[in-house]
Amino acid sequence: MPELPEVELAARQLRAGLSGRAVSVVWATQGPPLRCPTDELVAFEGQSVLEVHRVGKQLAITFTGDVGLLLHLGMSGRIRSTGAGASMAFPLPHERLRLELVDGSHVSLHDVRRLGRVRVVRGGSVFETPEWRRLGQDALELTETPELFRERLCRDRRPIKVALLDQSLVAGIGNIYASEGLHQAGIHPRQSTRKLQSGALCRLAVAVGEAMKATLTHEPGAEITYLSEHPKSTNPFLVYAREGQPCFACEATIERFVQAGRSTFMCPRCQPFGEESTEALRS
DNA sequence: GATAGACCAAC
DNA sequence: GTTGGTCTATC
Ligand SMILES: [Zn+2]
Repeated sequence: MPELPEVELAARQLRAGLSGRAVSVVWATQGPPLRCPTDELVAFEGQSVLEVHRVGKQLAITFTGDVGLLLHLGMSGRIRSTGAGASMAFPLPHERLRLELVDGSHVSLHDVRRLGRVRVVRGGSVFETPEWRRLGQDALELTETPELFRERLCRDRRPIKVALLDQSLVAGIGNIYASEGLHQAGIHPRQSTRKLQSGALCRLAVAVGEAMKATLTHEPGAEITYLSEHPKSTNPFLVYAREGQPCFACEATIERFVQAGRSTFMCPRCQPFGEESTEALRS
């Protein structure tokens, strides 16, 4: 369930299902997404959940007893929370991790592709781990601090789409919101980041932040529905996965190409290469 | 910088 | 062949 909005919803699910409760047993499948021996999971038994944190797509849960859990959903992870008594078959399909609580309820991580990451942190804060320290500013803050974003990116030599996906610059932008944000800001994805004007970068910061917030406020359920599981193959995006279809703003045909191994979608008319987004001011 | 592949499973 | 993630190696 990558990208920030989905992970934020996952964080809320974790808080709702875990906050203040005591753990009885922790179960996990051997191997990915678990990145440590299953034995280490006993560290949580008898401990209570303190807080659930999120920066970008990275989740961290702190417990009493100075233990923590780092959680990354990868490409296909999702959180399921089940109340007491409602227990069914176990384990459910693709269930990889389950925290059983003393009140009889449980919270699970399901991860079909096993590209997620789960790791126990002992003898130190989850916030001191490389996974956490590596992350840049959370993308939800972009709307309030576009200047910080500009400051962070303006010397980057990579194409802007590639820089957007770098979690150490801004944490939380994934393949969809990179394309969506660039379209909203009218910037060509192959544009060199450092050649972009300040105004263009700030516009982009706001566009990405707004797009994510819109998804969070419009998403009715507790979970995001993926494109592949949309009822009538309805696509809520402006350019993402719309290759060959007309741009909503100008009718030009949406193009697709690959950057850094990922699909990029853009409108050739709304997002021209060069042009005003990189031109220096004339004196 | 830009690839290509690795990790994974499913459509 | 594709997929909303990330890491490594290599030109
Ligand atoms: Zn257009």
